[in-house]
Amino acid sequence: MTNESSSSASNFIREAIEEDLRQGRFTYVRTRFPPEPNGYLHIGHAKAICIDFGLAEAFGGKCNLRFDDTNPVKEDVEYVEAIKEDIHWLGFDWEDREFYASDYFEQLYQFAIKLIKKGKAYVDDLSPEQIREYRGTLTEPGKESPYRNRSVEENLNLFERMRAGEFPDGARVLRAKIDMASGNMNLRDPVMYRIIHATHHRTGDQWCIYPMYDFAHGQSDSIEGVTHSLCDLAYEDHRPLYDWFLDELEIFHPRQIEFARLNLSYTILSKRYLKQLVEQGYVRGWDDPRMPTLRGMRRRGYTPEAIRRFIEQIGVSKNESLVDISLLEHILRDDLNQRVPRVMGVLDPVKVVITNYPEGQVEEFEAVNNPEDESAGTRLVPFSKVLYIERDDFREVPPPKYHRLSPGREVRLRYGYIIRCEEVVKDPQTGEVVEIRCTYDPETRGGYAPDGRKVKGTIHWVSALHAVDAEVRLYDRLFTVPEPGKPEEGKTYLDYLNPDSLKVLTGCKVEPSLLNAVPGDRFQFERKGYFCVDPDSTPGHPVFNLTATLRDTWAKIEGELQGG
RNA sequence: UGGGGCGUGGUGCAAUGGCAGCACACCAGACUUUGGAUCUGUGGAUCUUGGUUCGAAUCCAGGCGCCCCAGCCA
Repeated sequence: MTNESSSSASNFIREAIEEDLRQGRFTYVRTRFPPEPNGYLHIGHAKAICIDFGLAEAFGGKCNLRFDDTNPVKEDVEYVEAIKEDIHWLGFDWEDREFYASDYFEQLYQFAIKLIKKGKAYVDDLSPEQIREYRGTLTEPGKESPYRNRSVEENLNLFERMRAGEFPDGARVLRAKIDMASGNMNLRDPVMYRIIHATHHRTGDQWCIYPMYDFAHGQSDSIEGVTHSLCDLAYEDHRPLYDWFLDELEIFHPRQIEFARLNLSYTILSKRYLKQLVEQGYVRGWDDPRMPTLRGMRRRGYTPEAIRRFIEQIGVSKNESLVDISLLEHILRDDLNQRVPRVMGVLDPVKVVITNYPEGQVEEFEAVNNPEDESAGTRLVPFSKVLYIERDDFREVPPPKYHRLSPGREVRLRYGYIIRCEEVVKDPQTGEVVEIRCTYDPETRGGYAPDGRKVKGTIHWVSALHAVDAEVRLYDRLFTVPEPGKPEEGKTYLDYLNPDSLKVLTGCKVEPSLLNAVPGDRFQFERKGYFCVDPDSTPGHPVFNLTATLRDTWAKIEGELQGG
């Protein structure tokens, strides 16, 4: 269960590729991941990336990175850099195959000329509103534009002048002449080129006409010799259009195969919504650890391996599904459990004084760094008379089945001694426990009871004298319902934001070995969860992000006790 | 009679005419110096109707349900 066979799971796309190779439709495999540089990558993109790169590799082929940058007003270099960084972090490499649809603008233009000359494309003067009206509806056919039958010469002339910048935005478009009565809306004379007087992040002011995605994507794949163009289900009914362009242009014909995109419970994976969360301040940025963006997950402490294993596990199909986020969390924990060092950190400290422990004495106990990995070795943890333990690890009135510290009861300090609670000091005003006074049994060094007595509870602790102060940011799911993207009548996804998705804890006490931790370092705080050092950390004052809690069986028991 | 796609436990994915299986979740137990991890076990599914067949989740026909498409976005 720990090490799944890597990327060998079969799926319908893999079978289709095998079939293509067997039949000689293609003699090699080339895929591509085609993001538009207008936003940050999220876990949904990770699925596409793993499929595109993974399948190419599985067949000894390559995967190109191609930016589909056909809309200058929405795109920016900032996004291309971020996208490249995130793909590399995930563990994939496109080597020298970094392409841009904008690299093909001149060729695309020539393709358009060819279609005009074939009488398969025309310049339309209709306004955007008119084009919409002429398009018809889902159940009624559209009608042909009065400009549809212009001569080839006139179309050529007009299109050249569009390129030359003679017309304002929106004045004219170039359209494919296909079928205004088609049941497939994409075939009702789709727009191929529009006029946009805007500076493109790569081509500058070289162009004022830009190809539509539909006129760029298929041909870009063709130019690159892409054999298998894998994409979202949404493009299923665009395929006949791409086929039409490729066939009319008589160029290399890739095979497009569509699969369902990822939906994750308690999560939103829409660029538009994610952007809104950032811009309206619902989260602290694109890399907020609560975000499903790759940068957010990275900052949260996710490993790229866990994300890739998750994508393998969920499989590939055409079913529109909602994957339970607990699967992601399970795989994350499984990965972290194997590789991350253990450490002790007290999130909500309360003071414990060992009354019979010598004043000023310090001992060091050997602690195992990772019980799952012997090679991780051990470390020394200092112990002294005054300690901090978790406030929740003490109950003045212990509930049933509670086997931690309470008056008159014993508990084991992990790697330390067995202690007994003798006295509780409370704040006279608030009644809050301010100090727990205990005695220790000197015979139990290391936590072993030589008399064989059973001590059920083992709790973590930090020596007050040696503790490092830390900030800990606790995260919970951003949304309170499984499908925030499908709000009930009259609500929006924002109505389901979890008000408790972030809790900032200050004054946390962590063991001194954590003083040298650097941003990105991951740890398991024993009995609490996995944490990752945040870039906001300053020397001597680390900040930790909760990556994932440990399974908490006690919380479940207690919840059931309270629930009746 | 617009076009396209999809229906398998609660969730996701398998089974490619031959005993419906795996993972997560759930529930119960064992073990435990992390109430972690690990181990064992229980329950639960083929949208529906009819047909073909010795045999159907799979093939055929009809029905039902859900999703996508009317940007000069991608």
